[in-house]
Amino acid sequence: MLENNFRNVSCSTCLHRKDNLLGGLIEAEINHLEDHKSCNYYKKNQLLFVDGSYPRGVFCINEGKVKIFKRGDEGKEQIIQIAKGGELVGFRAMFAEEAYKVSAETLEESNICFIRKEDFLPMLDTNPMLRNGILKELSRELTDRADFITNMAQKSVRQRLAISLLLLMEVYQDEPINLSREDMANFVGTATETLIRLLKDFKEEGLIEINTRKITVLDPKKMLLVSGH
Amino acid sequence: MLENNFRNVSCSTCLHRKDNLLGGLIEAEINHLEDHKSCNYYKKNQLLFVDGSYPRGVFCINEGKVKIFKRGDEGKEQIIQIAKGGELVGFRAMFAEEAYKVSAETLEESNICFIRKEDFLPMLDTNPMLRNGILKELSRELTDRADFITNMAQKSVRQRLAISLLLLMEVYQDEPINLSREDMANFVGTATETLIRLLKDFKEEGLIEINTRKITVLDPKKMLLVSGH
DNA sequence: CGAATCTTTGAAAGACGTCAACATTGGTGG
DNA sequence: CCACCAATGTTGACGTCTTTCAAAGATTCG
Repeated sequence: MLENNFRNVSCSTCLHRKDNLLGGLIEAEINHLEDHKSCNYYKKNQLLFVDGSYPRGVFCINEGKVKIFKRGDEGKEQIIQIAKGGELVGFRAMFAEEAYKVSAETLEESNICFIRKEDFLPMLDTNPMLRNGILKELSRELTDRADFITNMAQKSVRQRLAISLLLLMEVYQDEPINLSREDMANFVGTATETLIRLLKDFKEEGLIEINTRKITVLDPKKMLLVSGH
Repeated sequence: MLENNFRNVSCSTCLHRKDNLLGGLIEAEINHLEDHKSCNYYKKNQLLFVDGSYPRGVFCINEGKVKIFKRGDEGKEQIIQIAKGGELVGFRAMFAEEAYKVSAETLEESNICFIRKEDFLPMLDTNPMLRNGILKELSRELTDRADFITNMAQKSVRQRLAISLLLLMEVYQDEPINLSREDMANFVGTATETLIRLLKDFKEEGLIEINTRKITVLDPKKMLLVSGH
């Protein structure tokens, strides 16, 4: 159980840091972060921030998963992204200095650090590596979203589910995918019932294995074919 | 005819510059741009860049309109964005220092300046206002794309057409919207035939006026209702 | 163990895409 | 300047994918 494993993570020894935006910080900056960040335990389904509120800093996921979503006009969620350990969440609004335009909620119990913007933004002026990293990250997300739009517009639900499962495989790494049917439907962009029927098809076709809510992709190669990519 | 109006635009007197990313440049920077940029006339349907090629700089639209699109796996275009006079195009790939992930093509004859990356990127290090402007612009586009995704996932084609027409109204300002049916369909994310049928409906409902390929929104307020927003 | 939530299935209706034929338009060369 | 052709736009018919609503089955958690 994560709650028992909870600890105040150290930035200097954090393995994630090398791979993410904070990889280029110098020692003085890391020490400053270390002293000023906070580190919190979140239960499943806790909100990190909501659409319309103002950012006070950025969240750095140490362990756990977070969905980033937007509510459509009828209140239905569209999941834009699922972030895992090592990823920074909520930096867009902080850089733009405007309200969040999406919401973020934990999908499982998580340890998440928080860096106040007063401790983060000044580094932008002094650390060109950080600045470049941020530009690249924003760029990468723009690219992802252009693909997302194109898939939404041109692919069938069946194809989108295949694409989504392949993406979720990356997020869940070795573990089986563990999302509610509703969240998965809101990621694929379909009705829950349609999603369930298609999962059944995939199972019968030997593409996936289902254990209650846990899903394992058995044949990623065939899945790629199904996705039409 | 634009071809006759073609001129080598001056950065220092360019009216667009005040409103776009280049608004915060200092005089020395403007003069440097002025001396190093080039300015070109494009016919309708000319490519500025294509998916997969590497950026050498950034395009600054002086006059005209440009579609930014991506090809899906079956070769069908999805239009992600339509840029008008004043907007910079292609900067994402330049900042990220990677290949374009989308293509850009003129929708009408246009005058477009080109700034080589060697003349642009160094300013990032020296001009914090430019840097912030870029962060904000990337942020804005990320927000737009999250909305785009949500609309694609949750709205009917009829609603998406209404949304698209309202967006296109902004792009075309006072002039009537002037896009091929295919481009419009590729923006809305639907089949050309479906688009045509819905345009007919809108016309019969008094929402729009159609003159061959030119479309005028007659009742934006009612259009907003139709869009479901 | 039981209530609440989440998941699954069925049936019916509708939205949308595809195919094929036809009409209109705009640009080109004679 | 006109006639013609290729490209673009339009319409109809049809099938199917997807959603919606309703009800029954599982799971989970207190």
